Amino acid sequence: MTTTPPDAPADPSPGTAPEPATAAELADAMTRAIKRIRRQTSWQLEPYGITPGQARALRTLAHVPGCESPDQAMRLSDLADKLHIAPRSATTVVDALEEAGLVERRPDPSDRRAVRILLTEGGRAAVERIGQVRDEVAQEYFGEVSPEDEEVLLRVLRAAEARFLAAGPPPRTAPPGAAR
Amino acid sequence: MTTTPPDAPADPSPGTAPEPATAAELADAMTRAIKRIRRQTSWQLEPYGITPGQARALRTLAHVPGCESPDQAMRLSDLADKLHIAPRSATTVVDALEEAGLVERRPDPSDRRAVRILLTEGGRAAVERIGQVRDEVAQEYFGEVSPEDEEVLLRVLRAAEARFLAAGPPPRTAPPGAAR
DNA sequence: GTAGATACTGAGCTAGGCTCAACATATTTC
DNA sequence: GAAATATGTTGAGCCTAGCTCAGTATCTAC
Repeated sequence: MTTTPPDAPADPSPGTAPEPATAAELADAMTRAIKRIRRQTSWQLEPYGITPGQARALRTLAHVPGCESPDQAMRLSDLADKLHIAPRSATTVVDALEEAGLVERRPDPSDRRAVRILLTEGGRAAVERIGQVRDEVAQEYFGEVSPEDEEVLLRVLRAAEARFLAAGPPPRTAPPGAAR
Repeated sequence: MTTTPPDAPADPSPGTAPEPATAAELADAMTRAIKRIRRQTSWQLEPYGITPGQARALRTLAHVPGCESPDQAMRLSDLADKLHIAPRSATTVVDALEEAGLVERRPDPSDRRAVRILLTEGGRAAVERIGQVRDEVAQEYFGEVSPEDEEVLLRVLRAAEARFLAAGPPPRTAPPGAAR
């Protein structure tokens, strides 16, 4: 079933793109894979009381080198940026994490308006667990992939990512003639 | 960082996973890619008044061969299944689609409890647009990928998918000793 | 030292999920 | 064939994770 050539639905753009269907198929396949991995990860973390949103936030916080010092840890607004959510929404996420004892708010010593989000001991343990679960689940899903193939995948994804990032801010081009 | 082999406290699966980090990196990279593609697609479809949820539903409905005949089109509960949402939630989605004139509810001729969801003319056009946008966006993101690499990606993703599907219902294994 | 910018948060809203219960219709059982 | 049970859909009401807007405290620039 792996090699089934799906019925390509009437290529709409003859000369411009050589094989647009394939890219879309790729996106579809990845979407399904990621959806399953996420679902599974979420299940595995549920017993620990960690929601997907909290996991994202914790991972993001832990990504910063000095995430335990009030001088270098992320500010709330940095976290919001990284998570692509509004600062106000980050407040809520941090509220929950603080409630659960996974992070701690500390006033920024150099700017008393700002607040730094420090990982607590428990927070670090949670990040550890999250990492383990992610590894396990991803390993389970992609485990049979050969190292060579894995290398290709990573290379391609990184290249696409680099291209995307180099393209600057997302264009958000609305197609002409589209009425709401 | 992700590649750091953290002091895994009591690795539950000693010999099975040689390089778990790579699989997780793969999942991470795909997650980012998919997130960007989805965001972009969503922007492109916004001017048409098509929400991501509606796009998903329309694509799912269109996937069925007889999606325009009251005998073969999906039932509401089938749609809910495919979308992994509760039947009640599918009702709401279909309400919106019907409101927008993209689908039509028809009583199932062979079971008067059930309702079949038919694509209207406008619905088919919307599916067409969605497909185009998906193609464009995916093409834009993965456009520079060589055909050989693309082949590898698709092969690997399909293989993982087949393995996953063959594994039957998701295990949903809760780690032992975890209290909520 | 005053004017404007910036960092966070309270209040209140929305979208998209959910459950539970009600209702109409099918199906099975006696 | 009547009764009991199962199934498909929907109304009512809730929850979560986002949002905006406005308010307060602080910082920066002039």
